[in-house]
Amino acid sequence: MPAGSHPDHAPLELERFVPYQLSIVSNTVSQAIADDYQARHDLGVTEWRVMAVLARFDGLSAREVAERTAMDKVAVSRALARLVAAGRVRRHTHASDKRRSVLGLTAAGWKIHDEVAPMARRRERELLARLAPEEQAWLRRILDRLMPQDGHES
Amino acid sequence: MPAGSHPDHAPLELERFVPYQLSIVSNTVSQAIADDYQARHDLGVTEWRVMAVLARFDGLSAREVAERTAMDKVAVSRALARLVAAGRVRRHTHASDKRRSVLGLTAAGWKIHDEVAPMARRRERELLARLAPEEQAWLRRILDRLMPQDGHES
DNA sequence: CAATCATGGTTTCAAATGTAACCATTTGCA
DNA sequence: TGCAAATGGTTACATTTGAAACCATGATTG
Repeated sequence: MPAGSHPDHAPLELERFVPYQLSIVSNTVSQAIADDYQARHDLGVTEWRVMAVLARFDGLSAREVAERTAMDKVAVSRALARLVAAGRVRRHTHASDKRRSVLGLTAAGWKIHDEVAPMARRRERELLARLAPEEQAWLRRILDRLMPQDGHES
Repeated sequence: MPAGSHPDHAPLELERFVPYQLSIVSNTVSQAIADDYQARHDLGVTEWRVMAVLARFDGLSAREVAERTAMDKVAVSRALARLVAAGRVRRHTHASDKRRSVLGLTAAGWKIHDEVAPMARRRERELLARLAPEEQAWLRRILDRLMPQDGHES
């Protein structure tokens, strides 16, 4: 009987357990990306996500940002507070619905975006470069299938 | 020019950005698993990871647990404090090195392990069931390659 | 065999995060 | 209309998490 084995209990082999592997890989790469801009621009992961989505969709409301980033209302609210305070996001009130905000990047916001986006892409390439081209294609396909179709909040 | 596009700025498409996809998928599945035991056993994700690794390797020290779970010292220390208090993990001091602890599951710990492990496996199967058999094989292979080989702490 | 350095582990304090309660506004509808 | 319910967003509080300082023990080296 091999050392450390418990035949009656069927213990989980963490390092081959897919959810665990996903968590490790995800955290490792996210951390690497965050390290690139965190210190340099005083920008948190949540803030960067908000900026990224505003770069693509100008004029969104906070709720719509939450949907597209898979973050919750509160997290978005906090990220926006910091971004607006830092002059990176402009926020004004919707003309015909005073509850909604209308959001967009400022010039300063775009400047940061245009520095961070290429770094993020480079990290993605580095990750994928560890795989054979065939594997890269499969990974993209698999992730597309595993992604929840719709970020519906309860 | 299509609405919301910014040709000069090459904004990131978050939902096709691999690190982002990994983060979403990982969080979704981890949360689903955690929901299974969190309420039922008052057990956090970090605590479960510690238990899982002690199930496989009896007699580890806290440091070794940290290595194998990819958690840091502090997180492990806290998880152990709760587990020991709950009578799920037994801890005594190493005979020839009074700094080290020698850890293992108690009978109560094994009981919980033997309930939780199958649930975790079932969730993993559910996740994989969303993929074609071919895709499942590729995913496993890809994750094996992307996993950091060694959890070396600085 | 002291002084220093390294190691295992815990504690402390600050920052991040989640949950629920909370305003203000808008919508639905009697 | 006018009142209840729903929606967008923020605030307040509790819990979690992380970083650095810390304590005890053990290893190293003059």
